[in-house]
Amino acid sequence: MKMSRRARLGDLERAIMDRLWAIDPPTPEAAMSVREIHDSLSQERDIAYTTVMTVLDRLTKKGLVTRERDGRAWRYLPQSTSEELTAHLLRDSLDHIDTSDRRAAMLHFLDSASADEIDDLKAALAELESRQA
Amino acid sequence: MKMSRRARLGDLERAIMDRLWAIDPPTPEAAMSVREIHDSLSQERDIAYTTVMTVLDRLTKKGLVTRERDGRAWRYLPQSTSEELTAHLLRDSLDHIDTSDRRAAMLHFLDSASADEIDDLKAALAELESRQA
DNA sequence: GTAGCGTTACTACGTCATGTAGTAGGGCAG
DNA sequence: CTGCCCTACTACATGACGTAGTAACGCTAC
Repeated sequence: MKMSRRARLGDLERAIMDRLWAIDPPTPEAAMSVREIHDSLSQERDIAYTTVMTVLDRLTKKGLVTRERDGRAWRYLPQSTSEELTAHLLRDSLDHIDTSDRRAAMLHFLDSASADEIDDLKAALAELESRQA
Repeated sequence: MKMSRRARLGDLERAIMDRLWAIDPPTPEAAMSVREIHDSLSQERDIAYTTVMTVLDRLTKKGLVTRERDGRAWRYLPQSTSEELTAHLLRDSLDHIDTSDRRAAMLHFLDSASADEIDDLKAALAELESRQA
């Protein structure tokens, strides 16, 4: 089952992924149980344990998280990094535009980008080139 | 009514926007009627006239198209360009990542980008800078 | 003037994604 | 053996989107 085309996340899904992405380092031993994730979310909002379970189940089916048994319980880890998902979203955003308009789209995007974002982009481009050299 | 945060489009919505974006130049005189859009879509797929109307109505409410009366009928024009929408999608994609991870995300994205895309990006960056100089 | 035809306005229904959560049942600790 | 914890399954609400029917109204051609 490969990563679905639609990697868009709802708010709760994202909140849960944020907990998983915060695991550092993301080794199997550090995988989080539903309870841990629920406890973490509970500090900020009122949410049922089973709701967290359901969403984690859906995230698993979408291929965004992996899980392993730990006794009766499951322990969850993110399947990919936050950066990879963002990269995917960027990719998807470009999938529908005509190549002839792509440059104009990028220029529009850059117009709306912050100086920091542009710096990051330049740095990433530079790194890409240095690796290819 | 400002542009909604979620500018994501469904397949039919996109097909209709494609018709409108194809209007060149997009002057009020060139605005398309529902019938014209329906005729165009009908060449490729079986679709009811009222379906096209409904979707155009929704696109109007979303602020993605504008319309003006022409007798009893409405004539539609895109509110913004395809490039602007794409730029918006790119923008949204970056809205949820930590700034500390943004550069890594961009690098991932560039890894998956085609040479053409990277060229367009560099060109856009160069243009941005030349304008600021 | 009247019968169509074209056009809109309104309503409606199916599906899918997502948020939300209850209940049943099984296994483990005490 | 009894309660607690965890899962599996089911369920329902909402919103977005695809899809389209029906009512109603005005213009046009006879």
